[in-house]
Amino acid sequence: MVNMGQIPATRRQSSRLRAYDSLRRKIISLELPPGAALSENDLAASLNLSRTPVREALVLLVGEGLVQVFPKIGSFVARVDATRVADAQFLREAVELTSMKSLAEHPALDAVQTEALRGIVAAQKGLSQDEQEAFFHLDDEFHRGLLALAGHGGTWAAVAQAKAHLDRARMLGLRIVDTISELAEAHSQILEAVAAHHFTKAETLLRQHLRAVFSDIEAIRAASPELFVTDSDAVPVRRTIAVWE
Amino acid sequence: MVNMGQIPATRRQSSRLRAYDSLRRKIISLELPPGAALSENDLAASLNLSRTPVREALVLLVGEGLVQVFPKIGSFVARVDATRVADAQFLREAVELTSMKSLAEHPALDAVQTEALRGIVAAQKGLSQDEQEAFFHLDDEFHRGLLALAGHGGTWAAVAQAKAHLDRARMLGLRIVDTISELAEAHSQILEAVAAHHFTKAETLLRQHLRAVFSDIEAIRAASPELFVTDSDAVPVRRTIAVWE
DNA sequence: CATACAAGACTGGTATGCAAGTACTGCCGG
DNA sequence: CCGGCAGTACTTGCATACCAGTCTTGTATG
Repeated sequence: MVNMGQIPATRRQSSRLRAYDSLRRKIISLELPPGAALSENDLAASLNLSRTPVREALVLLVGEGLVQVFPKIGSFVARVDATRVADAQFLREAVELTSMKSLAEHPALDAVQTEALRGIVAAQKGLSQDEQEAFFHLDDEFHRGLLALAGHGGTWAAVAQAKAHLDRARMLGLRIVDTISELAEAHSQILEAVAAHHFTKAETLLRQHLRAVFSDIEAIRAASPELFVTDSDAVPVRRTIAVWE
Repeated sequence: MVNMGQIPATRRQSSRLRAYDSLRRKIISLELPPGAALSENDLAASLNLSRTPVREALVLLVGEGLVQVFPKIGSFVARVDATRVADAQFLREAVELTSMKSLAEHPALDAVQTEALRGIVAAQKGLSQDEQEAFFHLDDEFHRGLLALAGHGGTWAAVAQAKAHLDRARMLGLRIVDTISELAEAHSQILEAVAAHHFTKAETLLRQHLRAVFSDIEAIRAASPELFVTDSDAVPVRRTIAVWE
């Protein structure tokens, strides 16, 4: 396949990153559902790459628990593990709420960042119910921005990793239980509480917001327990066939 | 180099994991100091592997911020970044303290786990000051066990990642400021407070313990600011030569 | 017809080769 | 003696080839 030489390889982002981003997005959006087989060869072919960068992307995804690899058997999108989801919720809550607490102790709000957050909330309010992808993107931006406002933007990577598992669990519900407008309104209230230096109120609102998201997930699990596993990791999967072309 | 065929490759853990563990250990222990050049070829040769598994290990280490790769230039042990260290401290504190709080709400202590923690503390008390490596290993076990006791063992991976940066910063001081026996004693007190269901006290002690570790780091930074960077990542590094064989 | 077995089409793990780019080094000219 | 320039020895990124397993499937046999 020899480069199919176009753009100088240095300018465009690395193939590994392209593969990683592409795969991660598809996994979180459930475009690649839990249990789906991920053949390195097929992925490489569909991305017009060799196996090497695809493998490296898979290694990263294994690291964050979104993919499982069974040597000589296959690679699979990890099942949604209830334990992992709960741990993710715990971590996220701990970090985001503690960050909000710390804001109360050093209440020096950056005006630019605050205004940027207002912009994000405004954009969210303008979304319709079916623009889930855009909403989730802005949701990330909002929560990342909230951390950054408290000077803890560096923890976003860890939170984002947790959030990925939460989002994936939420997506299992055919439709998000909360409506987008409700979530945007919650964001708005949190932000305005922060801006008004009502940090205790903001913390309470943020806790409610995060818990509401989690209770969505628990509702989904109660309704469709078969979508979740609690042991995971011990059971490979028999690949199913079917699919015409 | 063709396998140099001995053990069936399936039985022993994957080469990638061996490379990852080896590298990570050497980086955290500063056996590979910040800024050290990591040639994929050299590493592969010294581990008796090909570049592939070494590369995959490096990709993982880049993911957790312990290694920086500059394409066509080289790979380097990441400098100790003060910002990242502070973020790591924040995350760790948030998770561990929140976990302790949650223990107070569901105070169902597992007797086996508690006893295991006692064993760890006892082992630590038996160490001499120069057995740092063993101490750090037991330290990991203790904090991981404390999380597990509260049912949040799954968050250990994230905490461990943060802890790696903290430990590396601490190691920069030629000698750990706190003595091992003091740290072991702190562990002991925390554990006994937990065992006695004095969770508020335990939380206070744990906070003091974690903060003490961090203030060690800040003392080191104050004494030797040149060991830290705050911007990082923009500056490649000129590799130095010298070294006979 | 059922079952056992063997061939083949997959899997991921590893080794290696090639391409593109950078940095050091030593020579050559002033 | 000093500066510039070319050569060379590195670097990582990616592609490819090979290996050792596993699972499927088709066939031959009882």
